[in-house]
Amino acid sequence: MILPREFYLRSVQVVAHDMLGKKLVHLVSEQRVGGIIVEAEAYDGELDLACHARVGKTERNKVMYSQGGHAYVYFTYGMHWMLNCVTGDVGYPSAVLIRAIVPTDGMNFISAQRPNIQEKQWCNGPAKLSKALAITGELNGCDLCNPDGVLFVEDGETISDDNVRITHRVGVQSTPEPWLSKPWRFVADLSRN
DNA sequence: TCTTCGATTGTCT
DNA sequence: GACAATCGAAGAA
Repeated sequence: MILPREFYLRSVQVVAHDMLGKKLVHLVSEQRVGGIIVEAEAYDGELDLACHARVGKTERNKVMYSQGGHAYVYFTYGMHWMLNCVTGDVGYPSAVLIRAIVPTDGMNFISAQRPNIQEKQWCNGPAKLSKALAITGELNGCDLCNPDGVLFVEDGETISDDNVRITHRVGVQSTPEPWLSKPWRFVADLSRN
């Protein structure tokens, strides 16, 4: 049920694409909280000028250099946590940014995390889903393949390619070409399944 | 509906 | 000292 290590030991673009339809789960006090992944972006190595690893290995991004299947959780804009899944082998910094999920488990918990907000807006952004699932820096570096872990990704439904939209990455303002236009963002349209 | 802007702090130069 | 893989409120139209 939990995705095996091999799933992550492939090129980051393939992993980002295949991540759609899978189920992200965070165990909070033994309660399952999570949902179906519907949007992901690939960040590929030190040459990718949109990737944190463009400046080489630092204290902040060192988890990206670990083996695929680990969680890279970082803090930005003074208030937001972002969840990534590290891909590839040890030493190659690449990761998939989880940008959106459709909540399926722990709806009560999620609604409590996102008070006064419409259900559709609960998890449709990288910082939003981290807030909704109570994902913070404490989870940075944890192993997503550990069956006894609290954060993991389970196999889910397969999304047909007809229902996958591929675009350039968003939120990376000042990234120069050709990196700005790389088609490394994958969005699933579940309504057409 | 669309656009602008403030929040708020860790990290890197 | 600048700025960030964002969000959501507020104001304009």
